Amino acid sequence: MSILERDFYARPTITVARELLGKKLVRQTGGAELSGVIIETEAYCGSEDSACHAHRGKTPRNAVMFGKPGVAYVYFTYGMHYMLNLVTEEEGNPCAVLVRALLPLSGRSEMQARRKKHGKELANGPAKLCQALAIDKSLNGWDLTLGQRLWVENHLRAAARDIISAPRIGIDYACEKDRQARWRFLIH
DNA sequence: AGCACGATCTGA
DNA sequence: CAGATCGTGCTA
Repeated sequence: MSILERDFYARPTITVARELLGKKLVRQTGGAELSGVIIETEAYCGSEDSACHAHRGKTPRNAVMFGKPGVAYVYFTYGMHYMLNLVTEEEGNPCAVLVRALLPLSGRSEMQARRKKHGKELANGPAKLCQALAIDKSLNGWDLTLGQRLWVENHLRAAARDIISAPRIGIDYACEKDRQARWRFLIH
């Protein structure tokens, strides 16, 4: 196994969002190791992107995005859900990749147990993914290069022809050009 | 201090 | 399609 280092994240957000497809996300908690292959991501590209939380400047919530790449940005929304993002680009450029879906590898039953509703799908959707992997605000700002609690490993590399791009989900408030940007990436 | 709304999910 | 459910940021 090889853990992704900071230089992997310190690159253009769209590149990182595409290359994260096929990588292995690992969560270590309470003795259990939960992991899965990343199969869906979205790029949020800094202050110029009206869909990005950092669009209106730095606030206590989004401060982590303005810091080092390779750090988790976890936030709470809809009064009940957590979202996992991985900070990208150089420090001070507030960009991140939202991790939207996983194909579970290890810890399937633990993930199932953590999900309040026991549907067949465990980690297809950013909120379900966080629920399955026990990701909450305590991981906001966590350094993914430490190889503890939460990290990403090399696994597979998705071929370009197997990647579908599409408009991002749930950003109706963004301006026309950013709503149309095909910055959601899925493995075919 | 008050308020509108959200990078969602579920079940009817 | 409405409801759950509350932190956040904007307005005043």
